Amino acid sequence: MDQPVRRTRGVQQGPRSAQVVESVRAATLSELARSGFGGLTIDGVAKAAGVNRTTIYRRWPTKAALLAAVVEPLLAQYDTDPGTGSLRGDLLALLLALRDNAARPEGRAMIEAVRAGGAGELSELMTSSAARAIAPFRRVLERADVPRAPTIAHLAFYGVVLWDQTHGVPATDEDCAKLLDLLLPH
Amino acid sequence: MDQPVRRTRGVQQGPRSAQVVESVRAATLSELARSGFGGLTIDGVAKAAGVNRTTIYRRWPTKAALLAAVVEPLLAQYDTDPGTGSLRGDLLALLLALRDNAARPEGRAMIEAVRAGGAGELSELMTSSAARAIAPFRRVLERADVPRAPTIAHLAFYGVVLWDQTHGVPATDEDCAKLLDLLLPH
Amino acid sequence: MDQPVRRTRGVQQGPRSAQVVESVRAATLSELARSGFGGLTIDGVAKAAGVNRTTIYRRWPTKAALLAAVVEPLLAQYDTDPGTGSLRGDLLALLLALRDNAARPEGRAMIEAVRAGGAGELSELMTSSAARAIAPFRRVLERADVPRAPTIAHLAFYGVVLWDQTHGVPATDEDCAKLLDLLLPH
Amino acid sequence: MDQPVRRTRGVQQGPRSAQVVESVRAATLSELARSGFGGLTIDGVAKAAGVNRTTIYRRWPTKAALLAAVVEPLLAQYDTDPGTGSLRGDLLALLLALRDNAARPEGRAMIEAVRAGGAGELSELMTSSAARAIAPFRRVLERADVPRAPTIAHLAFYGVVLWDQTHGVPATDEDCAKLLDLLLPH
DNA sequence: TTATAATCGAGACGGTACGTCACGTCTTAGT
DNA sequence: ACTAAGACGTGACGTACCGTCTCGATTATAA
Repeated sequence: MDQPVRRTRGVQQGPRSAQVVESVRAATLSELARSGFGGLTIDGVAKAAGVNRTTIYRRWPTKAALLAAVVEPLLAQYDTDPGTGSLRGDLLALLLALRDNAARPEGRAMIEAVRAGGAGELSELMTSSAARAIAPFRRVLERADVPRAPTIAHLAFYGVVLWDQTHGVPATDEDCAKLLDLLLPH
Repeated sequence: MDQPVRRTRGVQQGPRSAQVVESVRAATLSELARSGFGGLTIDGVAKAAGVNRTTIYRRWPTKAALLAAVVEPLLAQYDTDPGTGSLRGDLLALLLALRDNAARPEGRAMIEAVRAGGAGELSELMTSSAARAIAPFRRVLERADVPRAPTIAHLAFYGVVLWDQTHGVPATDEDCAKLLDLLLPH
Repeated sequence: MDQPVRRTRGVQQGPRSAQVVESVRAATLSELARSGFGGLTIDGVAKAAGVNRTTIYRRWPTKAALLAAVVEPLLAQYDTDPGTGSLRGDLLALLLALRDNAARPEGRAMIEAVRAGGAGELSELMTSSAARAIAPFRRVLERADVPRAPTIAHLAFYGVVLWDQTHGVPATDEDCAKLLDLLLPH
Repeated sequence: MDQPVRRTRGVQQGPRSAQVVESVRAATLSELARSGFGGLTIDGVAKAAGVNRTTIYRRWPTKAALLAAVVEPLLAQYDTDPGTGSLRGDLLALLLALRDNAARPEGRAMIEAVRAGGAGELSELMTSSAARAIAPFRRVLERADVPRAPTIAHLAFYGVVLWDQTHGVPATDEDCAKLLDLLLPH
């Protein structure tokens, strides 16, 4: 059970390598869109990227690593707060961004993959990703001294992310607004 | 191109069959507990149940069917409302039951599978299961004419089910109570 | 280093299985003829046999096992003595049979494979095979009370088997006769 | 467009290169001892030599070349005859030298490879090596006008080299002497 | 002494084969 | 006749080496 290590250490910068990395990224996205995380195969990504299978294993030893690489840009969005000036404005902006990301293929894959691999490597990625996406909610709420900030953040996050699990369609802007009304103290 | 016919139509009812069914059920549960839904293999269940693999395929043609069979008792709980007399009491009872079920192996498997199987045959099972578990919340809320009942039910359900995704530990009784406070209008 | 076990226990006798076994045997032979033991790949045999790779692994877990299966008929020849009536006649018959077998693809493969895999699984097969092929020489010699029977058998065996390693062509009947003259006391 | 003048002509002789060559030679030997020719990998040699894999490929384009380089000193021994004065003395000296060399790792590797590489590039090396080692036997025998010299040389060579294939242990001095008795006319 | 050539380490890549696992179907055997 | 045990085709897995290539960075060598 030794954790998988990165195989490549000093990443090359040459145009060739960069090109390989980029095409794998793109191929992963399109494969995710086609078949979801469950149906994601290294074989498929390799073929779609026009790259050898072993090349993928060299850089991303696990499917989780591949997903992480592809999802990173999404998560990076949550590292800065919206800064609209108002509490409600910030939260709404976060909710809408979350909803949009959840609709993109890599976002769907993340949601799908939450603990898909049992207790495995996926779960760490999922836990940390969710935490990272919930964090700005918490920060914004706590800055405004709202009580029960963590719980509200938790509810808001999963409420929007899983909205269409229950409703069949993604949340509209108005749904998000109403959700906020429900959660914020009045 | 006649579609392949099932070889066995009417399932046998004898004591031997019942015994097989039961041991497969038990084995499935224990396998789920060991490795989660992702790690569930027919081979493994068959071995654990002391039954041939083909036997399982005969009765449960897909993994989804196996999971459904095992999870049915849990879901059946949600078909009747608690009936404590008060709205808050009913909701709390539902939350606590939900939390407890989510902690059992088959419950964990369901949660895991809610998103894991996104694409395949699982999704129907998952959608209907979630709906079935959310339903009593909605019924109780609507009976009390609470506005935004569907949204509240949705938030409460996923808020409790995924509680330990965020917090690392299952919700305590008090957590559930506070969650209700947050969601119910005041 | 646990030794590879046979994967299939109760061998099936049905026409299908028999057919598979036979086509793999034939394919192995033809592959050996084409590329020798060094160039023998399971992939190749499978393809040539029109059989799946895993099927081969199921019955013959190692290349050595595959070779053994294919070479068995050859070795079986050596289990009975020629019985020509005279010592020299018996030995000559053995030498000629040996020479002929060494020229067949599976025979060549054996010779080539002598310890090809280093200390591995091959060496056991080779050792036991050589012993089996040398045995009749020894038996015949010892029955005639020829001194140094084991050494003579050893020299005769490798002398013929490796004849064309040195001479570029297989031994002629006359070469074999002269070889006997050399080795038998006079 | 005056073409640039070459400042250097041939292979570099500096201490660094010599050091690389030597450590690769040593590493090859120890790898051969560890895993035999079949288990010899360029990766392994490179690692053991503390040298980059590409460096090896630069100097020894094939495994055969590597083996040839390592085995050359052994073969060089056979280029001069023992010169003990007597036929029997010479032959015995050759046999003993052969037996000793066959016990050394590079010798074992050769023996192993004599047949392992049947098809490929190895075969040329092997054929010529065997010829080179048999040659002195032939020379000595022919100088003494022994009839059937080539056949005797052939038998003596493989008889000793493969002695422990049959007997499990290398030939003793006495075994070698008796082998000579058998082969020389009396 | 200095430019040029030769060599080297490092990292990556496409490729072939490996041996394994689980799947779901189909054959064969036993009662 | 029915069911279990067994075999099979299939697809993916992750690994190991192979031989090649492109980069700098060093080391030798000849002018």
